[in-house]
Amino acid sequence: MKNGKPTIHEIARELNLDSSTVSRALNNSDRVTKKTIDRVTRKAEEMGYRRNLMASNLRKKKSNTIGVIVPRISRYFFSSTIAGIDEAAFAAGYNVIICQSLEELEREQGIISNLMANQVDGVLISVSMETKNGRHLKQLRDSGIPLIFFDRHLKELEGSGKVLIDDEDAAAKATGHLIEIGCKKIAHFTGPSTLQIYKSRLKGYRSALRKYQLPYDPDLVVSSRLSEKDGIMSVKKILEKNSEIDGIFSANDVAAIGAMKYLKNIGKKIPDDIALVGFSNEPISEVIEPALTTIDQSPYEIGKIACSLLIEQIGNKTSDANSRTIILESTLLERDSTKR
Amino acid sequence: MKNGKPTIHEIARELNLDSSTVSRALNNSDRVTKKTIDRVTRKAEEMGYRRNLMASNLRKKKSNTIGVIVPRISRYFFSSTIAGIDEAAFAAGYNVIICQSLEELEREQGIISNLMANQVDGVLISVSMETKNGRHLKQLRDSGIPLIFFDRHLKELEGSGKVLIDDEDAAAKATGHLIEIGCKKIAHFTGPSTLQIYKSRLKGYRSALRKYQLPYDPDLVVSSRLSEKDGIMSVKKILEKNSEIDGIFSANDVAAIGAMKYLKNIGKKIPDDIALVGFSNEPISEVIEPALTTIDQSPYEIGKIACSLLIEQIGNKTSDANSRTIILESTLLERDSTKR
DNA sequence: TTTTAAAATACAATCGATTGTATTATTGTT
DNA sequence: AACAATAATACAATCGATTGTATTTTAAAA
Repeated sequence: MKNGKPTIHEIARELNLDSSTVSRALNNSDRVTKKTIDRVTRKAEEMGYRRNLMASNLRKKKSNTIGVIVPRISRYFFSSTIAGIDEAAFAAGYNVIICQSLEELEREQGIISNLMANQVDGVLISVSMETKNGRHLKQLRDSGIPLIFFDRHLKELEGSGKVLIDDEDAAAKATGHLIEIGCKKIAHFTGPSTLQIYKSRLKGYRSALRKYQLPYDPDLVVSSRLSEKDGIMSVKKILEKNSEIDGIFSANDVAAIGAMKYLKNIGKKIPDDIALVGFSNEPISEVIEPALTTIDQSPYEIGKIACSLLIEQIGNKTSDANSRTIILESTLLERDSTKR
Repeated sequence: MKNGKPTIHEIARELNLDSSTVSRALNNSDRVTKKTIDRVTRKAEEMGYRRNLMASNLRKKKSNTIGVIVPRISRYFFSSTIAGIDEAAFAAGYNVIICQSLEELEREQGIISNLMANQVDGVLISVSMETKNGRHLKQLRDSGIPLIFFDRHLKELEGSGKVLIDDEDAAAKATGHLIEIGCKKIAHFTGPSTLQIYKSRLKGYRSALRKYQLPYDPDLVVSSRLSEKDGIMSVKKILEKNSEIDGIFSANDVAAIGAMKYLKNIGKKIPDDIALVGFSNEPISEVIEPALTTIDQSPYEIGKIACSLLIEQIGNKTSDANSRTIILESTLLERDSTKR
């Protein structure tokens, strides 16, 4: 009362009840009469009572909170995923703590450590570009906290659920599309090979070449962290030795857009001289001229499903379905950067 | 031990110490010898001990967490603000819970309620478009939780810190710029007048007209929620009666871009027929053609400063500086949509 | 009306860490 | 060596809610 923050004990005193009864009443337990439930809820309302979740969670050994780790919220793909996660979590009564690794392993480790201290009930992660081995993630799982990957996952971490798209297939679609519009010499921008998604996209690129009987030339594949600057650097590097390329498939939109800007600057015509395909469907891809052909991953769905899967797993710890991998559909969005 | 989650009591037992000593040791209290601190930390490490923040926070009556409420994380302005908030919070050892109101008052109220139950130490908010009176926010403050607004604030809620830009001045700069490049009849897209920022931007628009002795015509001001679709609707609506407008100042980029797309579609030349200025510097504004002139608000800074201010306020509750308003600089970025 | 079963409520321990107070151990002083 | 002064550690209560068990109250049955 002194603090302006009434507890169940204050309510109990006011009503001449025991705090345990008040607690049960507030939780609609059937061990309490309707009448007392009414009295208690009314009084609680009147006193402006709010359950102290810290106390409640401590006792219940459950935080009702899930942690989400993404490289960077300002990436549209991730913020959309988060929107989906939020939706599913909200509906199930969970809180969400959102954290950014900023592509740094050290930060990611710190975050994991912090989430553990906060006793989160589960974690959703799309790993940073620096994440190689999953030591910190194993530690998390070992302490009994369910973990689900979405998009950027680690192959070695088995026994964790994953929500992905078929990157290899999507990449093959993208590359195949370039070939079908007539490209003969297609470059590929890839990311750190520690991340499965980039390995898969490269694999898809290669399998499309194979399918259409085009040669695979390692010099046409440039690895980077796929920032806009990296896109510029990559295309520069390729043009030095292979000025006759006529298509680029980039493993993300941002790098593709960097390349596009550079190519426009040096007077190349897109798509006629060089056609371009990105990956992820960032909103600027639709707006840039020419609009960038890309792969849409339905991030909102990914988030929603990943979160539901996690919540399911939090429910039945014993479940053997914990290592389930869900593959979602992706779509090739054909836009002007490949319209010949 | 049984649970794989050692507590200070387990450590104490192992070392024949009292849990209070262990607690103090882990907190580097000077009431404990260096030697025991060493012994304890070593043992804690060995046993894989992690402090249970729920218990700790419950006892300390402090969650070390701040809540952040934004309309939508996927807006670049907000995700950048969050990045700034994150930075400041991380440095000060605070956790951040990020919540989206999705522009709905009801959700905003629910979030506030939830944050209170979670005993957050403070809240940063940029209110939804539906937020009119600040009943739920007052309730928060009344329960002693410091509240700071950034960007979208409520004028009526005095006694809360605010971190803003000078919207009126920025709007006047934007409108003045249109006039200086020769626009004579300038439309304005505004948002809900419940939000101070939109009132201020409208005010700035009017003051620029006055300064350059142009008439103010209420028919040229359209209010909406400033989505991309709203931008299209707004420009359509204006053109019906006032087909001779030669400039538009939109209170955000998204609506400006909607208008731009529509205008390009119907064959209007930008900036020659109609010049356009937006507000917020969303990334697509730079990429669209013609690139959109806009106001940059340095969102990262806003977030960082707002968070620092909040943390300061959490520190000295007694402070009289609680109603401080900080105004940050904004910049007009002149781009092709106003380059005649 | 008494007895008994069932319903409603009270008691008390607990979650894990923190902290004011009390006790024991150590050091230095004369 | 005895004593005070201080350092180091132990004891015990506490934060607020939950929950298993015990007790009381109520309702139903005999």
